[in-house]
Amino acid sequence: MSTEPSITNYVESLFPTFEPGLKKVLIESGDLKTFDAGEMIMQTGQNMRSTILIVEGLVKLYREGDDGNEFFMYYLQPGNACALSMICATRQETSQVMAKAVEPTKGLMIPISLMDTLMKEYKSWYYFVLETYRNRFEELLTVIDNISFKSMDERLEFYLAKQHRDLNTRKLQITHSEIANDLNSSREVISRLLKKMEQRGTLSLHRNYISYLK
Amino acid sequence: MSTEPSITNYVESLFPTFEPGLKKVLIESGDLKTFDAGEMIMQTGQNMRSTILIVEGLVKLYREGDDGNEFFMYYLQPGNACALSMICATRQETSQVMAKAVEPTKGLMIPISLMDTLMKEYKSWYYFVLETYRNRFEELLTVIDNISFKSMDERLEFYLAKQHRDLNTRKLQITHSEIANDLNSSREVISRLLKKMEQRGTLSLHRNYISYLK
DNA sequence: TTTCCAAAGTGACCTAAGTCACTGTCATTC
DNA sequence: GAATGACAGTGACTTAGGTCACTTTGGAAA
Repeated sequence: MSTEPSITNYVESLFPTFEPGLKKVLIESGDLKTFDAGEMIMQTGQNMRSTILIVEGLVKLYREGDDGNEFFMYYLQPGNACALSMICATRQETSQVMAKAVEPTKGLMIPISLMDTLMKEYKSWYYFVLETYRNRFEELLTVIDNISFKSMDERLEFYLAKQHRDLNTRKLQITHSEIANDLNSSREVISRLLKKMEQRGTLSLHRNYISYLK
Repeated sequence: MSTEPSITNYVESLFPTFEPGLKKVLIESGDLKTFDAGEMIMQTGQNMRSTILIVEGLVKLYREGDDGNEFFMYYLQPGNACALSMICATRQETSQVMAKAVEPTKGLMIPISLMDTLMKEYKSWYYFVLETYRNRFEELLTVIDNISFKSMDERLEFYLAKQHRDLNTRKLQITHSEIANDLNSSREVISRLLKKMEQRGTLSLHRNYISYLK
């Protein structure tokens, strides 16, 4: 087993554009926290006390409906920050979404008490924060476009393409009912649509995984 | 006709929590711009050169589908800033949404060149920006909740309640087809649902307006 | 090998909501 | 006052997609 990367390694490799002083502060004050696969990182109603920079693993952000439905929004990957944790932390508000580690994940926890100074002192931090917001905002806009303007089959195609892109693999290890959950649909519908896509040659279906061909 | 409020009036009354220095900068560097009812303030693909603080009127933000459908997101009112104009302006990116004045509207245009210094110098500005983001983010989350978890009649109720709340009147001057547009539905469906709501006593229907009773 | 269970396939059915094709009804202007 | 056009009401029909009630299948555990 190889040596664990240190906080310094993570900061240097994932946030190369940060000013040296900023990196130094993050390294000194950040706290590395580990999450198991399946562990909740943020829950509706929870009060955040730190901003999280993801340095390893994969985090799934989703909205939870009144009846417990999940609705997938986007993934966070190493190098990303949780926009919501930034807002909630800064404003001392509670979170409105759920964040779950889908793989073993490590996050660099930045205490909220630092936010003010970081924002003021380091231009690269302030740009990073704005960039984070912008990206997530646009991600949400895309989500809205999809659910309001597109039909299920289009949304499914988009979803699979996104999985392919985000997880960087053609072998999508996901069950039909997980997809149905993410899209807030039902398994049967997804199965039927997937079959059609298979007939069209977009993918091939297997037990427990889908080969995305397009 | 009464005297036009000056930029100073607007800033003092709408942004009382801003630091004196910040107010001064805004007053000196901000440019008051007038928009007619129906005029576009921001369009998909447009490159923003300023951030906008709304000081008078009402602005409707909506998403446009490929086929030209509109999908209502939220209103901006005096005292609000356009979160998107902030992001787009700062990052020199193009906007992804449409903003249209629904009433004669005035906006204080803040050149993007100021953003960096404002952010750095004035804590109240940086809080204001974050607050703006957070609010709009949550507004989008609510939109997502509605379209993904709710049926048309629930969405319609929510829409009317929001109109009532945002526009602060029980007399909603809006046609059925405008509502249909905003919700990306069709007039007939909205008419039918409205009729049901009338039967339930939630509202009463009239030509060109709806009395919201609840 | 058998057993067991999660994952997936499938037909029948239901329902919300979109579409079509009208009719009716105010309000303005000519 | 007739005509026009925007707004609204309504029935008939279509369709995507959700639901139900099964069956089938593959792989892991026993």
